[in-house]
Amino acid sequence: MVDPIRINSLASEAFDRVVEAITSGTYAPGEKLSESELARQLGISRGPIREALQRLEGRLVERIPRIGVRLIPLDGAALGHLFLIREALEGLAARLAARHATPEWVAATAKMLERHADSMRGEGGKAYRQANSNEDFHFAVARAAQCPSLERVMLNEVYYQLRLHRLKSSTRPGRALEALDEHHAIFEAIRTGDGDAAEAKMRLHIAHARTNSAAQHAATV
Amino acid sequence: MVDPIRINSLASEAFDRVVEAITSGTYAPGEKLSESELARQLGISRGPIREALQRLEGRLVERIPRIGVRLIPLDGAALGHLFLIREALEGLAARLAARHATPEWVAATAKMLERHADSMRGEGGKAYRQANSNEDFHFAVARAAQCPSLERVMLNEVYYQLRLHRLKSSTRPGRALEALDEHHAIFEAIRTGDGDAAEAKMRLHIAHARTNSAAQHAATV
DNA sequence: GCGGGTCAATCTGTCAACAGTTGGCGAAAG
DNA sequence: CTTTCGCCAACTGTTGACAGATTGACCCGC
Repeated sequence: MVDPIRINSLASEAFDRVVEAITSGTYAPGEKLSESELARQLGISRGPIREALQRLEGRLVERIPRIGVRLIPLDGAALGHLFLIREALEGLAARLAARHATPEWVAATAKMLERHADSMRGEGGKAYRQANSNEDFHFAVARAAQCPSLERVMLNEVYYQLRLHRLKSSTRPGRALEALDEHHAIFEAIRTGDGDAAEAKMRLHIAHARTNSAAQHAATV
Repeated sequence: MVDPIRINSLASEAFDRVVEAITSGTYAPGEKLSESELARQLGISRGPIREALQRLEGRLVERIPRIGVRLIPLDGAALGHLFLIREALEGLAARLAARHATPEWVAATAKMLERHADSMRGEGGKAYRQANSNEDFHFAVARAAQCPSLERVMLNEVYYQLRLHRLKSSTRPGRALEALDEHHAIFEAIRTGDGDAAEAKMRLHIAHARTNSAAQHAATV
């Protein structure tokens, strides 16, 4: 059994790099990203760069004809909208997950929640951030829903912006622990196949996150 | 008051053409679209074509590295998922619309529904298809929600696939009239500011559409 | 000092060309 | 007659170059 050779096009590599750079805080909100400069920095031509930036259009980046591409400035209103959309989509995801979750998924996700608890104890319950989508509880739920379109929409339209938001907002002390508890509650509802409860708990969880985000945003602005 | 000069890049023009071609049934499901051939047909180079095709990736088209781009084959399962996502998103849109609809929107949309009724009487209640998003009731609701992200997600992730689906599925006789009635009911709930009712009616409306679509799909397969 | 015009540097949108890959056709081997 | 190998046309991914547009600086007249 051999794994197929992985082909990484320059465009997808550039995409990853650009996402990483943006969600690491390399650029300021509203700052212009130059295709030429990115191409020079990455040592490739502008074609793949254009492709990478285009995949982020409307999500992390906005494009103005003949002028260029600039980092999206996410204000309070847009942030609130993002959470509303999350509530609708992830509520659906939780409901579907309760119906379609497999025993393998349940086992793997239980372990993931344990890892999260461990890492929180290690850091004094301060940080609860997921580096990649594989270690994200919300994404695990989306995967369990077994609905590729939903996964895609959540990744494309929600996830990247959310990472950008998390970068700048420090979570309120104690919120991380609450979130983990809520994750456990959602997981339990999914495990027992209670779709209504799963959706309700997921919506509540995201509503909490929105409240915290709004308070935090109001404090800084 | 002057309109800004409209710049139409070749890429966006190509995008419109390709969408039009696909949603007109020019290609069979799963058929491969050649960049080179499209470029030749449109009389431009491959750059803008690539850009146009990328914007449709995962929506109307899927891309296989080093092989090319082919029209997405939407099966029954994917179609069902599409309607589930619509229910969640458009339900939210209806709720927000009830809260944020302006008198101008109410007036304009009332006229739009009248136009729809007229066009249906003209064709014996047979066809109820929207040529563009401006004449689509569902899109009007999304606009009234005053949430740009939601509009974008609906357009990108739902609308194009839905047009592709409508192309191949003939609506059951009488369904068009029912749909128009349901549109009126949703509109009324939005007009009176009843968010709960608006969401419920919108979800019911889309559930009806899903039922019809599933029955129609089962009949042909 | 200040508003308007000019100019150069830089960037985006587009194109044409190159390298490597894919898939099919035909010839050779079994 | 079937199977395998090698070749060829076409295509994708990528590059470098060109034309037009934009931005900011500089200069000039008032």
